[in-house]
Amino acid sequence: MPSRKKFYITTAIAYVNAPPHLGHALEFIQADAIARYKRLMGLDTYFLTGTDEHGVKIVNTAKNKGVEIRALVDKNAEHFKALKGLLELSYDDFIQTTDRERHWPACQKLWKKLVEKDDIYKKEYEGLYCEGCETFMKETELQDGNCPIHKRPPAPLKEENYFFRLSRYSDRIVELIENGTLKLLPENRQTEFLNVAKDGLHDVSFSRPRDVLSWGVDVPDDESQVMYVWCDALTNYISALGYADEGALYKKYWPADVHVIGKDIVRFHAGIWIGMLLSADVPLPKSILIHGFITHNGDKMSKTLGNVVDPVGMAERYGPDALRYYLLREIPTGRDGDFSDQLFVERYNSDLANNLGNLVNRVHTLITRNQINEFAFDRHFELYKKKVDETWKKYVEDMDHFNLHEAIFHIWRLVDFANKMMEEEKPWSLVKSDSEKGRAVLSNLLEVLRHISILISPFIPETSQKIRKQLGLPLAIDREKEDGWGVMTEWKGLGEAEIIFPRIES
RNA sequence: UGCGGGGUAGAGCAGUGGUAGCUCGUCGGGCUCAUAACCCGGAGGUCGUAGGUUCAAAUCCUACCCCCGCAACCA
Repeated sequence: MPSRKKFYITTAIAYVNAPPHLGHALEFIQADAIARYKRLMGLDTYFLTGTDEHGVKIVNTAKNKGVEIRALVDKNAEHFKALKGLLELSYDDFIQTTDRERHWPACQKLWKKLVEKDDIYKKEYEGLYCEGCETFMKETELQDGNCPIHKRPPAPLKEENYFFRLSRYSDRIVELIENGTLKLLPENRQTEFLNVAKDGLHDVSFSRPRDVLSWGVDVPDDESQVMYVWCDALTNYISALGYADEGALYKKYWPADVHVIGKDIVRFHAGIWIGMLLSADVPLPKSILIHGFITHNGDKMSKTLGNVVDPVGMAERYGPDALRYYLLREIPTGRDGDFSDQLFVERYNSDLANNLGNLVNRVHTLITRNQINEFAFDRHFELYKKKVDETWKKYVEDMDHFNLHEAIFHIWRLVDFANKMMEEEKPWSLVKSDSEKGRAVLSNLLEVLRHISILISPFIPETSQKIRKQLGLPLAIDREKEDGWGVMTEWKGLGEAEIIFPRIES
């Protein structure tokens, strides 16, 4: 038996200064759907997420709240860990940047590699520093001498920092993206990044003095400096795999097949991260999948407007799958999208309750009533099989291109088909006039539902399980065994009926 | 100025050369297995504007108009 092909997927690590918001949920859910799909297709899949727990902001928040930094970080990280259950995430590991066993040694090892390549140098930096932004600002960024975000004038500050010679790798990065070695998806994001990178990427500040940034990874061989975010946060993708001692996981899964990130951090990943890996002679990730931002009823979400959508509340109220379905179906992968309260209810009622939920229910009722307990699709199944095969074909094509919303669209055309066949064949009367044919029709519908339960499993896993339970199918999906028509020879009849998605009455 | 996205039925969107489609809403009909669900049909669009290429354009080319982003509470 040849070893299975591997697939390593990551999300960006979340900054624990604030609770999870809908954007996090979108990223986690998209990455999760891809991970589940790859597992379904038989790939040896590893899915990583985690939290970014260092930085001045965290120190300040802890100070303001009068709590220990450690306690604040742990508490906030718990909010993110809780999403695993709330959103049915299937990640294999959760890395925290304050992890001194796994993470710190990896960062320090990588740092030393960059030093060996003479890509780290010390430079005195003088500039205008905005405390709110925790960064130096260019004069051109200022509005009337003020920071445009914090509406305060930045203060002149002189600092000695280490810098990473990213400029040295600028051309290589452009070349690798242009020749397809590293893919940025969707393509328009790649064009956008290349436009910036072709002007040349600049060296980046890689450390801060310890008295400014105390809460972070120690710079090797210099107690006065602490790593700035880049060599700390980005390194999580390899530190979690055990880059420090290049252990089994690292050897098996690196390089990543896809980093799932938001459009705001493309430059850091396609630029800084790739530059670091090139410098350290570490293999490069194969692709970066970039999602957009979500508005709420057409407006930018903001705390001041008070219109932020709380993914935790949504998931608690409607279950993980209602939220997962909306985000995956309604927001095209790789693009911006809107969370509309009205559309959420519409999608839920129409797609989940009426089309899918009700279909399961009506098939279940008819099969129960007619006491069918073995498959009987010996006749009249070609039409059903053809539709299922067509759906799989389009599904695989869309999924392989990360067009998750399109794949879902095609599953629902199969759901429509089943509802239509039900109407055309009228099994409820057929069982009386031609019992054998009636049974065959119901068996075929059951078989379509079996396929649907597999097709939806990456997107709405809980629903997939509920349907399989009701249909009396094994809960674990063995795709090799279930790939095909009429293969469930051991089927012994239905499970108990259940309304999967009760309608939301407004 | 620049970069990117977008302008298609009342709303939200698919659709990159070959009879304009989906979801919701709406109107009419059917069915009665089902979660007032499901199925069929109708109404509703000169596909932002103006030119051009082509036997054929929402789709390719040119010009123009309008809307939204451009780094955020950092997805």
